[in-house]
Amino acid sequence: MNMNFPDPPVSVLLIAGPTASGKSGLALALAQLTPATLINADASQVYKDLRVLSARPSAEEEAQAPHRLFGSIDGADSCSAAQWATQARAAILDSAAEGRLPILVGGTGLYLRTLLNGIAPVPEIDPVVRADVRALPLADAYKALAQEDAEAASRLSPNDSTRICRALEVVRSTGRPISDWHSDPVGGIGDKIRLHPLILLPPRDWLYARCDQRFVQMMEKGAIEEVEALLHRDLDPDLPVMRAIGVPEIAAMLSGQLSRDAAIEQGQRATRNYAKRQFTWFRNQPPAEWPRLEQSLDNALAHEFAIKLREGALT
RNA sequence: GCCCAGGUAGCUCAGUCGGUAGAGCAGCGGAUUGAAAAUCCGCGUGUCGGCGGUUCGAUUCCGUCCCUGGGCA
Repeated sequence: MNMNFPDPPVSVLLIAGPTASGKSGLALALAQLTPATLINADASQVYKDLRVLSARPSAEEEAQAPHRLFGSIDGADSCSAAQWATQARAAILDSAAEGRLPILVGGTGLYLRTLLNGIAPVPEIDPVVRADVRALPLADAYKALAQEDAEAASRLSPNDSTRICRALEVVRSTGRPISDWHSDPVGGIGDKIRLHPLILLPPRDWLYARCDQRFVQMMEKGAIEEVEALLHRDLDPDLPVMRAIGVPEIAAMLSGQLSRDAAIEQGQRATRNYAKRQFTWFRNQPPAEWPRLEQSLDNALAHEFAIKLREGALT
């Protein structure tokens, strides 16, 4: 998995932060100043089916600079942190080879961590094992995990369905407990590039107001049609696209279970809850020395910061 | 005007056979190693509508007033 990252290392810009914090506006402002490629680091924006609802850049915005990993995966498939990181490495190298500044922009902390620090080299899980594990009622899965990987079971909450299933499928599929795997992450490029990170942590009130406003705009600008089309595909409801914020809410509205107002209210709330979780991640997980911008980012400020970032990234 | 039913946490409500109260959601803090827009953990003092009365003690019982629904006129 060792792609050839050149020496001297290429500069990579990273703009991370919660949803609706103005990341892509800043990235686009920067792309006006210098040749750049925008590389998506947002889990839901990778799916083709959701443009409006995942707040992906519009076609006009995409025309302003090359975009990579936006809408590149079909909703019938599911992405993963490792898969995304592999594609992101390639996109960074491509961009650098073209003489463009790679700009990672997104809010999925796990994806970014995987790209920079690497991840445990767990092989593909046997699909049969995976299906079996996920079909188990949670309590049974937890009991099984206590049998097969006591260490993991004791570490996890009995309610933590995602991690219980993951731990169980890993022991069953590889014969090794997940904590063994976790001891040696591989594939990280953090030490092979010259990273210029910026974390956006705007005031909470400002961010929430933008989340609320944006969800209404999505409803008016095609999110409903988007979900309608998605529902026609009749996909597995557990797929990531089907669980993206707004999809369950709008689906419930379309089936008459929710009024439009209720769907908006619940969609807005889910967005705010998500933004808060991202806030917690980006406030605490990245290295302390990464700069954090704790201001609301209007257009003028975005331009100003684009200039600063350009200077920082090119020197 | 009369008759019901209500008025308890930001919201929706539960409860106290009289010893000053607790859930869900919201909000806040935290975690996060291959579906992460996922998943999980922690945080609950509020004139229990106002004023009187009974009582050692009232949010709880009684009276009265105010407010909100619904019904009758």
